[in-house]
Amino acid sequence: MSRHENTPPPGQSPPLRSRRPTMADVAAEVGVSRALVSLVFRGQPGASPETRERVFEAASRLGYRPDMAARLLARGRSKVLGILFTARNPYHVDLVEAIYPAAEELGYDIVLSAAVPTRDEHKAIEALIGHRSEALLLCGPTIPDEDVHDLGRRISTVTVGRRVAKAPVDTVTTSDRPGVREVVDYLVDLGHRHIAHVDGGGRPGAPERRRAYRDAMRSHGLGDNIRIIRGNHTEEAGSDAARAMLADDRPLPTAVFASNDQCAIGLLDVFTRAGVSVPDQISIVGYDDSHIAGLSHIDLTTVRQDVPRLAQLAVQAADEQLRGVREPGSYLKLESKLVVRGTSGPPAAD
Amino acid sequence: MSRHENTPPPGQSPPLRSRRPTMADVAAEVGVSRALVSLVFRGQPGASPETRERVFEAASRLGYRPDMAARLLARGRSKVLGILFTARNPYHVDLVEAIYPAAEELGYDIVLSAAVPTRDEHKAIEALIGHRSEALLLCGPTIPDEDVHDLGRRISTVTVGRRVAKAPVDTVTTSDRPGVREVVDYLVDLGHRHIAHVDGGGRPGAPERRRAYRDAMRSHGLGDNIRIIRGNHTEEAGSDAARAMLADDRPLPTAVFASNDQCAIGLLDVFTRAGVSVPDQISIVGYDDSHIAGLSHIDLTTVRQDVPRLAQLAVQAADEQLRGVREPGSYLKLESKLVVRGTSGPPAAD
DNA sequence: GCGCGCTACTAGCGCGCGCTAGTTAGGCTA
DNA sequence: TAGCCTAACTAGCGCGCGCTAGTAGCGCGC
Repeated sequence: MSRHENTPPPGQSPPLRSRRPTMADVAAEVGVSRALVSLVFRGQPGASPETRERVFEAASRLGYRPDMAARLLARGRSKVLGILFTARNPYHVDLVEAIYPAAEELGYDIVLSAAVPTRDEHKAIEALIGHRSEALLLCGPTIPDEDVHDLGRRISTVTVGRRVAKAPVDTVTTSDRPGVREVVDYLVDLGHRHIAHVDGGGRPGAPERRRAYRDAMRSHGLGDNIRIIRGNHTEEAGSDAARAMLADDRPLPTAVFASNDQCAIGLLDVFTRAGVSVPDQISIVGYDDSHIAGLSHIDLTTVRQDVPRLAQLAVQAADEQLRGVREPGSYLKLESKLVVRGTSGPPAAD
Repeated sequence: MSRHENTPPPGQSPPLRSRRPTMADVAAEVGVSRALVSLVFRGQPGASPETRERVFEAASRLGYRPDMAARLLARGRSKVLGILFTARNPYHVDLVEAIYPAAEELGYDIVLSAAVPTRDEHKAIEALIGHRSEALLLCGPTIPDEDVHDLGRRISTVTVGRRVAKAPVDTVTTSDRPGVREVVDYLVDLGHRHIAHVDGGGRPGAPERRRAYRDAMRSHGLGDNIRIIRGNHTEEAGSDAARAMLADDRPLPTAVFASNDQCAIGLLDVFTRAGVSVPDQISIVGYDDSHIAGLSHIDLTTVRQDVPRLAQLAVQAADEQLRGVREPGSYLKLESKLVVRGTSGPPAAD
């Protein structure tokens, strides 16, 4: 009983910003050992139902919360997944939203780290590792291939939407080829023959989409109409590309396929302002179906990736690496689906 | 020297996914005590320049990273700020981007926790506390007033954009009254007399903006034209409001002021689709100037909040609470600025 | 009487680090 | 030579928890 001395008086409300209560405080309050409180909070067998009840009651009375830092330190497996994402990228945000429930299902905790203009991906990744992440989930990382390689050697890693050949990391992504193929088929079916592509430079997924575009055009016998404008996965890149096309001597294409939604929105804007009506004079198709594309004022025809499934597979891959059931290096591709909205239609009759 | 035994051989590259190296490993590698390595990594005086050099060299050779969990546990102050934000809200994302550099400046580390559909704010907040956050920064929290109250009693808390009277928390926000006043003045100057407001229900800032709208209208002698449509801070709410106005017997207002940007975008969409041209037949003004408003295809006239400054003040307020220089309860309001873009103009002459 | 198994609990080490209170070596003064 | 000071370093406790190896108590059968 003597160790009751240093606990706060059993007042009604949790003490005001006092020292954070610990397991020992709860144990003393109930009159049991700390180990038993630990059992109760971990849901392990070995405590009687009445004791469990009393422990929970005392804990909530004292305002006790398990301390993650101590917990992570003490337990062998931290069961923490570190997520790297780009705050500005709405598609990444969608992914983060989907990763939470997927991780919870497998018993993982999540630590987020945002890459922002003042804080590059390297820094964000270091922070994740510092927080004891057991595995990293990288949403469309843009660090060089060799860095992904090194990272995979150091820690279990899963990349989403970015494939690095032979790196010891798992990859889940949406299969670009069929998605792009579907876009081109759809546009050709509508009657388009002059379909340009604004690519994403070296961004994750961009080279694959560029190649797929080329091949799809050729397979329709439109190899001579292939037109690729160098771009990026940003709105600015889309605007720039649109301006370049307007300034070009050649006639405008009747359709433009952008490497992602943000780029497509840039295109959309400049064309609309220049009096080129979408989709009457030019059709625009994006890629990702980020929630921004669905905004009805934008209403972009785009390629949907199955984000919840991507998230689930990514978490699962991380879990498999951690459990050691296989070597890293798996490469999962999901099917995508064309979502036709308002920015595409048949070409103007001329 | 005998403790060299259990360290990995001094190979060239960091060992492959081996046990995470600790300070003890680095110390053994260099041949000094662990305490000295600790000094070096904390940048404290007490180590010779040559030793520092050797420590850093050995650390990078072994691939050592300080372990945040252990560090947080051991040091008195964790120096961690927990940030709650809503992933879907572009304005929150802007805030998060700005908080990183502000926190770094004052030596704080950041832990993010996103509220998403499957994970409400309470859960997200518990996670932050569990991760040893010393203080919480809540971006536009929507939990009930009394919960904010209780939270403030338990832990240093700063709310951004949400004021809870008499709660023991600091608040930084943008002064709604002058911003709204500026909007109404601007629209009245353009010649508008029928200016409606789609409010944000009980969302952070919404009641203030609603009141300010009423007052501004009255002060222009337009009290009889006050028209408030119940809304929310979502696109759907904006769409719904627009549809309601179109279905209404009364004539359309010539201008609508929405409680935030997302809501404004919903309005924009439905009106445009219904053939009501913006801004020729109806002007639309938003609030926040989130990066989405600046997307040139949307090009929304809106009220800009000084996000970097808000972030800086929020971090500063948290720091002051933690240092105990004053009691919590401060209320800082920043000036806002009307940003005129393409969705507003003079009313149609009739 | 004894051993057995079972439930409900406890003692105490260790996770990786911060930090206080030291100790040691070397240079300086008197 | 003794005495003192400082720079450079070390020993070791404690942060809050997980977890292994226990122990105490009890009912049971032989």
